[in-house]
Amino acid sequence: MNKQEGTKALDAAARMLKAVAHPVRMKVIEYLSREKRLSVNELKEKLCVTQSMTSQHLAQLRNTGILGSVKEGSACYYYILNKNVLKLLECVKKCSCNKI
Amino acid sequence: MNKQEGTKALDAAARMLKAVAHPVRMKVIEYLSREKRLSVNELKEKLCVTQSMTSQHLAQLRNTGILGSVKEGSACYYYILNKNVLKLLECVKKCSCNKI
DNA sequence: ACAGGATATTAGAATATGGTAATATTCTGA
DNA sequence: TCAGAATATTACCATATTCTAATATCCTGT
Repeated sequence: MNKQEGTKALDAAARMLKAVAHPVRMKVIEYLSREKRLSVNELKEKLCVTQSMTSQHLAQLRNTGILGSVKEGSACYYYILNKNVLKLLECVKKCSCNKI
Repeated sequence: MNKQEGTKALDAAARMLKAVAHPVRMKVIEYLSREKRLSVNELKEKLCVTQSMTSQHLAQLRNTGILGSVKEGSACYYYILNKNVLKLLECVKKCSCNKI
């Protein structure tokens, strides 16, 4: 009946799930799990989406703390910051393969 | 450069993540992980949301194959159909607590 | 300083999502 | 059969998301 506590943690978890819940962003995480770090251009090529889309999805993942980035000259390299997301991805794969 | 295959699986995974990625729906799953099965009314009370919202969120979870339901008299009981989602939830909790 | 590459940002359209309120359906007990 | 509980569905609004297209910014080599 009453407003419950623990809402903060739940919201944070939901936000993280939402950030990951997109095919392109999932691909990004997959690529970065294999290659340590990749530039926007490299990712754009692998993902087959526009530069703008690539940049926007990457920004989203960075804003949630999932990815980090370093500039090196004119390029910007992204890498996985929150390693926990890898466990999550593994888990989702298992989950979505059987039964769903 | 070229359109890649394996898109189906990715999309399915993303759809599942999206279905889970909502505080109310996450709560539903949590409650159902503890209580085996609950009616819409029972869930509505625990969730502190309207009957309509409860029903709609439950429908979403059922449509993705995450929940199942049985009618018993005038009540409708929901339960977890795809047990894998529990692993997912556990994983998210861990992930979202540290660092994000 | 300037052209061009790499990235980011912005505006705007199309669609999806989350929510409320009202209504429909289905079942049960009197 | 009728009232009322339990659930589902619908219409509708507000906001969020995804994407495209255009533009801005920043860096490098000449």
